[in-house]
Amino acid sequence: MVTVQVSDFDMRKIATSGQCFRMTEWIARPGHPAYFEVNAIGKLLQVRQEGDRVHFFCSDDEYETVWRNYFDLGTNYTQIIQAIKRKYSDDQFLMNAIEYGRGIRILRHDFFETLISFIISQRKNIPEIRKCVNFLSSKFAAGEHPLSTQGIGNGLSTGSKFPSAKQLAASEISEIIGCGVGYRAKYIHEAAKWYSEFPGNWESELSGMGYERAMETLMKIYGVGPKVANCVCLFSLHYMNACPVDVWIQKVLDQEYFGNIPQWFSDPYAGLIQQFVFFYKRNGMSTLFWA
DNA sequence: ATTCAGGTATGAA
DNA sequence: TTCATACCTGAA
Repeated sequence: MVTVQVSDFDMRKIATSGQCFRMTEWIARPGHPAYFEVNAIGKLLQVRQEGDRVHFFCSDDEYETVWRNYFDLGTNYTQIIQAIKRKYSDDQFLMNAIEYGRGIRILRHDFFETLISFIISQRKNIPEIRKCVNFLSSKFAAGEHPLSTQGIGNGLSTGSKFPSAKQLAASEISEIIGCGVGYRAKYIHEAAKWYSEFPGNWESELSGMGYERAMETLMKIYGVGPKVANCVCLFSLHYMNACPVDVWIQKVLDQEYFGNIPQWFSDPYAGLIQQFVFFYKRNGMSTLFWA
C-alpha cells in the first residue's frame, strides 16, 4: 500500500464527476470507511481516503509509474485554483461552483476507452452508460485472464479489462448491439476500425498536434461530434482548455449567464473549470430554486 | 402511454 | 450556416 498526502483531491467527487464510468464506491462494512474501486487503463485498484491522506492499494512502483500520472498528482491544483479565483473573482456563481467542486482532478484516462465511453454517452443517463461499458468489458473479456487486485481486508477483487480496438473492430455489429448500446453500435465499430487501422500511435499524434487540430481529427470519426471530441480531449489527452458543452453546461449558460458565454470559457483551464461548474449544477443546486 | 437521458448525422430552409 | 428530426433502449 502507498499512502500519499495531497491537497485538492477528493476521491468521491472524482468518482462521480463523470469523466469515466468504472469507479465504484463500496462500503466494506457498515461503520467502516468507504473505499473505491478503480477499473482503468487495464488495471484494477482500490483507494481509500482519510482527509488529505490517500491510500493506494498497490506497490510503490505501480503507484509511481501508473497511478500518480493517472490521477494527475504531479500537478498543483491548489495553485491553479487560486489563480482562477483571482482572475474571475467577480463571477459569484463560479466562485460557488469552485468551492463546491474542489477536489476534482482531471484524469488521464485511457484514450480508446474514453472515446468509446463518450460515444455511448449520447442520449443516455449515467447509470445506463456505466452498464454499457461494463457489459462491453465483461463480454469481450470472456476467456481472458481477469484483472485482480489485493483488496482491502485481504479480499481479492476481480474485474475485466475494457476491450481493445482490435477486438471491437473484429466483432460483429450485432455483438456490440447486444451490449445495450443501440444505434451507437455502428459508431463504436467505426471508431474501433479507425483506431486499430492506424499504423502509428493516435494518442501521441493527437497529443502533439494541438487542441484545434485534435478536435478536427476526432470529429471526422463517424458518431463523434463536438461534445464527445471535447470529452476525449479533456479527459484523455489532457487538453485542459477543452470545454465540453453538455445539457448541464447548457443549463448553466441559459440560467446563470442568461445565454451569454462566460469569460472563463476561453481560459487555458476551461476544462477544469467546466468540471467544477458541471458538478455544482448537477449535484449542488436545488432545482426548486427557480422552478 | 409518453417522455426523457451528459449527441450526432442528415437533409431542408 | 442554422434548424428540425430521427435514432436504440430502458426507466420513470
